[in-house]
Amino acid sequence: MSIPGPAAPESASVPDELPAQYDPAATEAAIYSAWETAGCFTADASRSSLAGGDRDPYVVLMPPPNVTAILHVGHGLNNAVQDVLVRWARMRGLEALWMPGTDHAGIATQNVVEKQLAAEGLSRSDLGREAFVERTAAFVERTGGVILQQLRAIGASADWSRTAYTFSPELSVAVREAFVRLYERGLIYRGHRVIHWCPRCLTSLSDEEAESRDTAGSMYHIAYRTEDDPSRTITVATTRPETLLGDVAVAVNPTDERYADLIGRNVVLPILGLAIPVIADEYADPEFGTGVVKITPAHDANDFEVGRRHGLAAPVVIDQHGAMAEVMDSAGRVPKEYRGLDRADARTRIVAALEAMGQLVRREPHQHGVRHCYRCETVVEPRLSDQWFVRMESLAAPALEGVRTGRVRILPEKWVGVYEHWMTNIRDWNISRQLWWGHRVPVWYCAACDPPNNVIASREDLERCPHCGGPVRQDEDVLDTWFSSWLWPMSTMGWPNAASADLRAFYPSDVLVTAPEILFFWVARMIMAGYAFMDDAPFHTVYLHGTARDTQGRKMSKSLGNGIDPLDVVSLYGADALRYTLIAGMGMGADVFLDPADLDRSFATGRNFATKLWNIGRFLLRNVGAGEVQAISAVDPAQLGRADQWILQRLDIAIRECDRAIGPVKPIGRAWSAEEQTAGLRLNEYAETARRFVWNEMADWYLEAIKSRLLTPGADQEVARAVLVHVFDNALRLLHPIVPFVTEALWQRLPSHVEGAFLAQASWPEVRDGAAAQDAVSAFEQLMQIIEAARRVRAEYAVAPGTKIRAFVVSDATSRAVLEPDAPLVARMARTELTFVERAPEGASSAVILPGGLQLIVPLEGLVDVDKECARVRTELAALDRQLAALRARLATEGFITRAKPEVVEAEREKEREWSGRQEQLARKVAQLCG
RNA sequence: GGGCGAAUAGCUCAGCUGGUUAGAGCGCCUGUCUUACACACAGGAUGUCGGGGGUUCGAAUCCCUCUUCGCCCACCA
Repeated sequence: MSIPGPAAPESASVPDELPAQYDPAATEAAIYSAWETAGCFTADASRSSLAGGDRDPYVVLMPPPNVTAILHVGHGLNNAVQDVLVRWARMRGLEALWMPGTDHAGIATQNVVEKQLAAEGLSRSDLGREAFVERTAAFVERTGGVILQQLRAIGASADWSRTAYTFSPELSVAVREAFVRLYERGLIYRGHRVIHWCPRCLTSLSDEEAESRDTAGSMYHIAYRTEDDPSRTITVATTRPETLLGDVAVAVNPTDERYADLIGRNVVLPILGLAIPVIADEYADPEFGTGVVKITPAHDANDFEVGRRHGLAAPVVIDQHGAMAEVMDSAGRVPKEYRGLDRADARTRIVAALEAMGQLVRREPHQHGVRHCYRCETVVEPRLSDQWFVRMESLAAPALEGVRTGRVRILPEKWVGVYEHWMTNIRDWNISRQLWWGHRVPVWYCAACDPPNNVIASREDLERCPHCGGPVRQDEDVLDTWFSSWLWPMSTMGWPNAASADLRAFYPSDVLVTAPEILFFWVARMIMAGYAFMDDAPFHTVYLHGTARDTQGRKMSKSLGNGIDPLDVVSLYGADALRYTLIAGMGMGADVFLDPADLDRSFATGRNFATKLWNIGRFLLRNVGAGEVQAISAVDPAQLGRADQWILQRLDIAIRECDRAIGPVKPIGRAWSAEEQTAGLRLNEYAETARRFVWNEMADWYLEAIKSRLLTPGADQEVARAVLVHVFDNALRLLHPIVPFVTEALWQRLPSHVEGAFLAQASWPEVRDGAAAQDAVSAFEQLMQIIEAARRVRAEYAVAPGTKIRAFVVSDATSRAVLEPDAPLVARMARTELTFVERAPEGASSAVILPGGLQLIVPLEGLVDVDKECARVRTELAALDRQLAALRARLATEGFITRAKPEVVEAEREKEREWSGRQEQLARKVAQLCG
C-alpha cells in the first residue's frame, strides 16, 4: 500500500474504517508525492517510437506561466485540461510527456521589481543595469516558480524533472540561434519608424501588445489660415490636437475638388505660426471628417508614411515619458509654456488656446479605438524610433498552409478564420524592447567599420570586432519575451542541438492547450517558428478553451477582485472537486461561470461527485472484502446474472462513448482527415458519460441489484464479487484522468490491486470481446421498468415508505417465465410484491403500461380515491391520443415511407404498434374506473 | 467599418451528418436518515428550442431575414 495517512487501513481486513465523506486533505498530498517518488510522470526518450522505442510519444507543452505568477482559476482550468489529456494518453500506453516551465516575462517581471524599488525610493537607473538585472534574477530565484509548486496541488502530472525556463542558459542559446539564423536569412532588420511606445514602461511594444480599446474622446475641428490669403481657411479634424506642434503639412485627397486650389500652397500652423504645405495624398479620405488631415510624421504611423512619400521632416515633440518636449528636429516647435507638460494636459491647453484664437471650429464627441499597453493599461504613444523587426510574410506562409492542409487543426473551429485572417494580413514584428530584463539583442556595433560590417549578429558574446579587431558595443535593447516563448516547443527539447535525445524523441508535440487571447502572441508564432527552424509544425492540435467568469459574466481577475483561488477550492473540497467541476462544466471553447461568493454552490458538482465515488468504494470494500476475487476472464459467462450482463454491456458502451468524446489520439505521418478535423476533445461529454456510468448505472442500479447476492455465500457471490470489482476497477480507470486522487486512493484498495501499482500508470479500459447476452440484458431492462413504474405509483399515492404493496403483472407465459424469478428484486428495490397473471383482475386499480406488452396493475384499495385515479388516467390517455395521432399522420405521409431511411421507418412503425396497444389498455382502464 | 460566433428549462450549457414523447448539472417542489453515501435516495414540475419567412413527408437541427448579445481584426485622422 503506497498511501499513508489516517484513512489507509492497516490491513485489508478492516476496510470499513473509511470515513463516510471523502477527506481530500488527508490523502491528496500523500498520493501526489507517491506518484512523484515512483516517477509516474517522468518521460523516457528512449521509449519513444521516434527514437527507436515501442511507444508513440504524446507531448503536451505547458503554456509557461509568468515566473512571478500566482495560480488563479484560469491556470487551474488550463492545466486541468492538459492533465486530463496527458493522464489519458499515459494510460493509453503512450510515452506521455507534459513539459512544464515558466516564462521570464520581460515587462511584467521588470515592472514587479521596479515597484519594489519604488517602495524603497529607488528607480532602476539608481541601481544601474547590471545591478538591476542581478536583483531581478535573485528575486526570480527566490520567489519565482511558486505557481509550479501550486500546480502539484491540483494534481498536474507534469514531468518536473524537465522543468524549463525561458531565460535559462539553455534556452538563451536557442534564442540567440534563432535570432542569428533569421538575421542571416535576412528576416531580421533594423527599422526606423513609428512604433507603439508605452510611456510608463518606457519601451516599445509589438502591435499585439498595444491593445485597442474603444474609447470615448473628442474630434476637434481646427481652422488653419492659408498663408497668402488669411480669409481662406481650411479645417482639419483631429482627435489629438496636441500633436499639432509636430505637424509638417496638411493633406487632402488629390481628387477632392473642394481643396484642389490649395494644393501646393501653404497654410499657417496655429500657435506656432509656421507655414506648412498643403499636400495631395490618397491617404486623406474625402468622406471622413473634413477631408483634411494634419500630418505629424513622428507621432502617427500613417502620417510617417505620408511624410516619407513627400520627403517631409519628422519633428519629435513628445518625449519618452509622454511629455511635450523638443526632442529631435523640433527646435522652436514646443513653446516654453508647453514644455514638460504631459500630453493630456497639453491637449487641454492647446484646445483652450485654439478656442481663444477663434480657430477651434467645433468639438464633437467621438468614439474610437485607442491603443493601451497590455501590461499597464497606459495609453500608448506612437513614437518614431529605431527598432528590430522580424519580416513575417515568408514565415507566415507555411504556417498558414499547415492549418489549411490539416497538418494542424484548431479547435473550436471558429478560431481558424481568425487565425487565417491574421496570418494573411500579418505585419512585421517589433522584437526589441527598451528594457533591462530579458534576452539582450545579440547584435554588436563596431564604430570603426563601414556598413554592413559595423553591425554583427553573433551566437557568441563579442569582445572585439571580427572585421577590424577593434572594440565593439552590444545593442542596449532586449528581445520581446515572446521571442523566447515562440521557440518553446523546440527549445525545451534541446534545440538547436540536433542530437538532443528529447528533440528526436518528442518533437513535434501533440496538443497545445491554451486561451484564445494568446493565439497571435504565442500560438501562431510557435507554428511559424516550427516551420522555420524544424520544418514541421510544433503540434497537430490547438485547443482553445474558454475563460473563467463570474456570475455577471466578467472575466475573473485580480484587479476586479472577483477571482477564485484554486487552492482555496482544493483545501475546501479537494483537487478532484475542482477538476471535475471545471472539466464537466466546460463545453468546447465555452466559458465557465463560477460564483466567487459561493464556492460551496459553484463546486457542488465536483464535490458531490468525489464523495459519491468514495462511498461507492466504501460499499464495495465493505461488501467484497479482502478475499481473493476472480478475474472477469475467469468467470464462466453462463454463470453471469442478468444484472451482470447488463452492467458489463453498459461498461462497454461507456468506454466507447468516452473514447469517442476524447477523440482520436493523433494522426501519424499524415494530416488530419476531414472527419477527424473536429473530432474529440469534448471533455465535458467524456466527464458526463463516465459520471453517468458510475453513478446512474453502476451505483443506482447494479449495486442495488446485487446487494443480496453479495451477502449470500456461494458460487453466485463469487460471480457478483468478480463483476463488481471488474466494473468498478474500469470505472476508476475511466475517471482517473479527471479525478486522479480519489480514484487512485480507491483503486489501490481494491482486492485486485497489486502491491506497488499505480492507477496513474494503469491501462485504459478496453471494450471486451464477445457480445453480451442480449436476452439477459433486455430482461434486466424490463425489470428496471417494472421497478420504476411501481415506485412511481407509490410516490403518486403517497404510500408510506415502510408499507409493502402488491401489484399484478399482466403478461404471457413466456415473459412470466423470464421475469418471475426476479420478483424478489422488485420486492426489495420497489417494496412491491409481484403476482404474475394472464389477465387483468377485476376491480379498480392503477395501471401502468410497460413496453413489451406488459402491464403493471396496482390495486388501489386503501391507497387512494378512484376519482383521482380516473382523472389521472384520462389525462394520460388524452396526451397519448395526441401523440399517436401525430405519429400516425407521419406514417401515413407517402413521402415519409419513400424517402426516410428504412431503419427510421421501422422504428416509427414499432412505436406505433406499442403506442396503440397502450392506448387500448388505457381506454379500457378509463372505462373500468370512470364508467 | 470588416469578419466570426451565439441565442434551447430559473441559471450554466449538451443536443455531432434533419427522424423516439428535446436532455444534463445546479436550483426548485414532495417524500425518506431504506444498515455506502442527506455532499444521499425515490418521485416531480418547468421549454410556442430569440421573432418572422422559406426548403422538406418531417426542422431545435438546413437556408433567408430581423432582433439581441459576445468575440476577433482595423490607420479612417
